[in-house]
Amino acid sequence: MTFTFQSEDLKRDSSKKISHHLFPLAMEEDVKTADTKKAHRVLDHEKENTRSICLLEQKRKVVSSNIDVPPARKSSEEVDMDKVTAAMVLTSLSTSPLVRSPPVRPNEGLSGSWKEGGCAPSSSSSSGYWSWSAPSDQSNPSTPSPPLSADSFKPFRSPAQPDDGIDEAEASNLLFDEPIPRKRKNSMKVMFKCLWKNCGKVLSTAAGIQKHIRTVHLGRVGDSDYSDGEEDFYYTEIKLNTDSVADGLCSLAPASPSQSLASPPTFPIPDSSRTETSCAKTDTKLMTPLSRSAPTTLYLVHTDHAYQATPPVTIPGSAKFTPNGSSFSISWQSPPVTFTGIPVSPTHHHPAGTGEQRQHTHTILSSPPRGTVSLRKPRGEGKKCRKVYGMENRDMWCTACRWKKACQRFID
DNA sequence: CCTATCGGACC
DNA sequence: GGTCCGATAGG
Repeated sequence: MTFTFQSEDLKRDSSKKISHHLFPLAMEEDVKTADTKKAHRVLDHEKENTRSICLLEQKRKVVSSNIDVPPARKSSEEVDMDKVTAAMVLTSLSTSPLVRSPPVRPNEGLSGSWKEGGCAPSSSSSSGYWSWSAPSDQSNPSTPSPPLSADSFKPFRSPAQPDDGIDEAEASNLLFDEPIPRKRKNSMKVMFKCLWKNCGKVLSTAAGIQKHIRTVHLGRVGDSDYSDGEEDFYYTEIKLNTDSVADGLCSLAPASPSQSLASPPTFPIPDSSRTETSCAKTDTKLMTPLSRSAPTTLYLVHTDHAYQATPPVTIPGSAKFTPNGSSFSISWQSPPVTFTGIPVSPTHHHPAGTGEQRQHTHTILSSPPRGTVSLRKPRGEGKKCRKVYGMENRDMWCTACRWKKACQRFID
């Protein structure tokens, strides 16, 4: 549910860019009242989670234009590794005093109104996510607090503690994929944290951490200088400035070549044990391309779009489309087989063969203008799926209605 | 190509 | 406030 909520925030903020200095708790209610259209969507999405997640992905792409979180990161091993490392980073950071009484900034609500996020990220009031970036402040004396436009664009979060691992990772991507490319300070301090179980050693140099892992964990005492790259697997970088954890997570995603991290020059190892395994997967998918293109002779109804793609109830003329027993009396004129509503190409009528001369036929009859005004067809006055079924039964709508197209079930 | 979504014009 | 065109994205 938080996803839905958040996606709505994303959408609304990106589109309208209104400054909200509201409490994060009150936001959901605010969304529902202020934006009724979106509120309907909220209701919809609350019914189906998967769609909301997909929608979230989409919204995120809209908002953040060019940062792509590569789906390649989702290989099975790496997901596990991400979880593990993220959890370790989290725990190690949480031991440090992160919510250490942040000063209540006077213009906290007003500061980030322009798409940068309403709440100041260093404030502890917002959510657990902000606490991730909080310890960077205390560890970096140079910039105690980001002065203005604390870049992370995520003004409101549900106050619930993030408890799901996958959701958390996803949300953190959401949180940070926008601000990451924006602010890069030079005064970052990169640390390297050992990810070995129960270790958590943090060193300041990559060589140091590698050596530590080699000697301590991998047990390579003799050739302590030789590195086959396996150590890389066991440590991560921690940026000790503003967005430490984001970088930590980012560095964990092995596909991303650590864009601006001051990556230590120790990674040219051709070790293929970790990242390349997922990428080098070549699935042999033998598919004949003639799957569905075979044009059989009889197409009954061929509208210019296939919006009527098998609704749950095909012809509702008399039958049972009342889910709850409430009686509707819709006026259904004709079965949709003939379908002459739209003045498109007249070739629908001829069942005769040789459809190849259609461009000869519809020279004049087809809808002309194309360059001028829209020339819509007269809108149907009858009840549409939306009215008949209502928003709550949206999955009973015809496909066209679901897609905001001309209704195919209750044609006028 | 197709399916699906959505902004926004139109009523 | 509903309908639905047109643009658009992803497969």
